[in-house]
Amino acid sequence: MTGGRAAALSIGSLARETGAKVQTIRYYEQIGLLPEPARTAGNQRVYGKSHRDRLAFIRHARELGFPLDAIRELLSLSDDPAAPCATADHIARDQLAAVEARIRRLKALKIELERMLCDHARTGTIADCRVIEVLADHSHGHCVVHHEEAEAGAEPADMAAAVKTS
Amino acid sequence: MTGGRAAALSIGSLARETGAKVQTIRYYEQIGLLPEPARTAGNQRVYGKSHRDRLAFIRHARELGFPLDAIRELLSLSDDPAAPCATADHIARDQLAAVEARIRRLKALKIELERMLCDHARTGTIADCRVIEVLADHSHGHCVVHHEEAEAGAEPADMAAAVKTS
DNA sequence: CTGAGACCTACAGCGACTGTAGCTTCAAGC
DNA sequence: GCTTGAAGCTACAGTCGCTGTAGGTCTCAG
Repeated sequence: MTGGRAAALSIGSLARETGAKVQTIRYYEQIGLLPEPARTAGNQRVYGKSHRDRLAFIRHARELGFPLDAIRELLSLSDDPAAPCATADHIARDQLAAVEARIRRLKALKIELERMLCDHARTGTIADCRVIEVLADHSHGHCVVHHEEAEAGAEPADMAAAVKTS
Repeated sequence: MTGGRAAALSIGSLARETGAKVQTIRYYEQIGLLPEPARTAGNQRVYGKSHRDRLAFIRHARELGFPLDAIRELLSLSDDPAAPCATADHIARDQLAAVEARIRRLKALKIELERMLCDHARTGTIADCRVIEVLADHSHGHCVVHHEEAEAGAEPADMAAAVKTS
């Protein structure tokens, strides 16, 4: 209804419409998340409205942090309108729990980092640098961080925070 | 002073003492983060106190979320006690900023997920499932998530939250 | 008809490990 | 001295979700 032209999209237009990259779309096709589209005589992909909807679903779920396996399951659920809703609910709840666990963990990290930096004289040398000192202290009885993670099975994926030090 | 025996550790004991896995230690050596240790006649690695301290430093920094490149730099700084402290300070501040950005982002995700789940009747079918509905709604003008991330250059690494749906 | 740009396949790389296969070495018990 | 099982060795593949590259093909405007 909204915007009525009969969609026949190249991969590039689909990318522009959904915000996904061209390679990402091909990747989703490769791993079976998007069905193989029709091709032109010259072997180029042609997408329709259903592809666009499905890709938009995937991208939205990715933005919410759902892993591709969970999205795969959500997609197969959404294809079956008579299925009970409990499974989708469960997946979303798991995702919420994972997000909450990660927030808890990152907050503990933040406190540690702040403590490390709080009373830090920026004019000193490494010899009395609190940052280095705290890190080198391998007794670290004060360390909040890695004690509370066992409970929830938090993954070390929390760590990959791209700090660039030009 | 604390615990006085002359440390000559196998890779396994070093792993036990630092909490790193054996493969991880070999990996750190491979990428040049740990120096190559001496070997026994039978080609097995023998570590000393300096290795243990360095590895403890690395593990502690990893627990705080520093990427290996930053740790590499912190290590080279800590080897030079006369160097100015400002660089280490800068690295730690960057890491803190990255952690804070990730917390902000995850909180936005949490709000979205909660909204998705809030008034959800668990007895329904997919046809009226709010989870699927929200995800499928690709107009999603209400979506807080991906608007505030451009500013801080937040990476999609935020996403990798291992939700297992047995 | 030509040239630029979009498209194609296939594969390598990221970060930080983790796991596997197929071997050798070591320490303890008999 | 011999056996046995754990621990060590190297080398490489796999994880997750893409992203980038090389080297070619197609399409469409001028």
